[in-house]
Amino acid sequence: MKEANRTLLSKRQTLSEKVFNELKEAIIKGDLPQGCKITEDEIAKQYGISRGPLREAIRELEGLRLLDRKPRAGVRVVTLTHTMMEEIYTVREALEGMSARLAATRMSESEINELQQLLISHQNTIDQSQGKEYFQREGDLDFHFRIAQASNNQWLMDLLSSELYQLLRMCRHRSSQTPERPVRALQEHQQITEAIANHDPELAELLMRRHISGAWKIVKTLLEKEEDKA
Amino acid sequence: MKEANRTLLSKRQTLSEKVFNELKEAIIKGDLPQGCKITEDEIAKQYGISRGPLREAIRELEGLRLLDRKPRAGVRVVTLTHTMMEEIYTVREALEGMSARLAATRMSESEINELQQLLISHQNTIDQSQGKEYFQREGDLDFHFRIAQASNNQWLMDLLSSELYQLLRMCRHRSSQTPERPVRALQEHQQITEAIANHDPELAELLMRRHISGAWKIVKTLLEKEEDKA
DNA sequence: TAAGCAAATATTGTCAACAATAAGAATTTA
DNA sequence: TAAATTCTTATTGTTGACAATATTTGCTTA
Repeated sequence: MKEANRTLLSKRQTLSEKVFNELKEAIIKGDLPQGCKITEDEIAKQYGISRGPLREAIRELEGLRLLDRKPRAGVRVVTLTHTMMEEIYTVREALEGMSARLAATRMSESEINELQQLLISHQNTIDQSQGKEYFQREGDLDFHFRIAQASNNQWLMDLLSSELYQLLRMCRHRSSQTPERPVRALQEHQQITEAIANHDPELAELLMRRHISGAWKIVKTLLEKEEDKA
Repeated sequence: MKEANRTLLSKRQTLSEKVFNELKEAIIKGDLPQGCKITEDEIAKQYGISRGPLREAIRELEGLRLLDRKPRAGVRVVTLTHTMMEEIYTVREALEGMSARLAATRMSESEINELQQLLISHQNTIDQSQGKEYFQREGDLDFHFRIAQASNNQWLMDLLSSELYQLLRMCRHRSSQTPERPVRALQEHQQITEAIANHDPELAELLMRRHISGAWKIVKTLLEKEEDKA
């Protein structure tokens, strides 16, 4: 087949994939607020497609736990309750701890070098952009993502990056952080990296777990403040 | 609405749910062998439904990682490779370790008692039914499942019971176990239970992790033998 | 006025047909 | 004979209509 009409074939992506991605973004960014009801007809029209592909996309989003199907009440955008966040951080602690352990065993010298470079660039970001939380947050996730990759375990990577991290990003669009946290977090990232560089799996795991349970304590108090206001 | 024609309403279950469950069983039991191509038309006719609901079921099964969608080659039943099993056991070690830790913190005396009863009944099963591996295996999973429940963490439970355990069952339909393993496994279950009964989270986690990585070593050698044969 | 019922409406579940694409077979050409 | 090319067939993607089911609205009656 000729490579002609490639303009139309920009639908290498299937419709349901496309709407899957767009819905995912919309949910994470909060354009579709938490608890919001999903009405198939409405969304389908909005994206200019029929309900078939949309329903498949919805099924996938359910799999990622971004949508929630109640027995006889249709589907809604998931609501991040306090207990749910706690559960997520607990699972995250277990998975990322293991992730760090594996990374310490497997990472090559050059990969470790890249990781250290990353931390330096984060250092710079903090020095320069006191207030720009956004970048610091993405930076934080970036670090964790690289460790997950370095674990070289497809399952770990998938669980973390396609399920947990999305929900974390979603949560972050709501609550703001304390200003001194980034500095502290960076220090901890450095410690973890050092343990990995020394190929010390036990320590890497231990530090990562502390890092995450520490992060949860902070998020927790922030959430509690918000809950008090409401 | 009257509770009349309940005969027809036995479809409280939707078609796609039904075919989802049936397909799941078929995959786990091996009726649909690993790597087997799924042709929508074929399966749809087989179950007497149209392709719409089936496609949704397929999307869900993908989410559970029982089906695998290759870019432009349709979907196939997942193939449990050696490395995939290793990855699963690693994730399992992390999650169940955490699970045991939480259980040690949270389990009530009466729940602990039930757990101990369960072990006694497993003891009896082993004494009586030397060769009946099947029950011993289901018993094993049963133990792990209860710990997951006791963690009281919905996410942990879901990840373990609706994703990992299914794949384990699927794997077990292939490889047979060494005869002395059940006895050893039961001993380890007893140790774990003891740590939980003493509300010792650290120890419970440690023992559970050993238990699982030990199990992996055995499965691993079994898989290697099989691979040699082939 | 509140509780219960009935009709009207909205929403989800299901189907069958059509369109687009990929896989396979048959044919030609070097 | 092997590589390339077209034609054919299978398979997946998409749609709009219909059926089954919930939800709401407005009415009746106590």
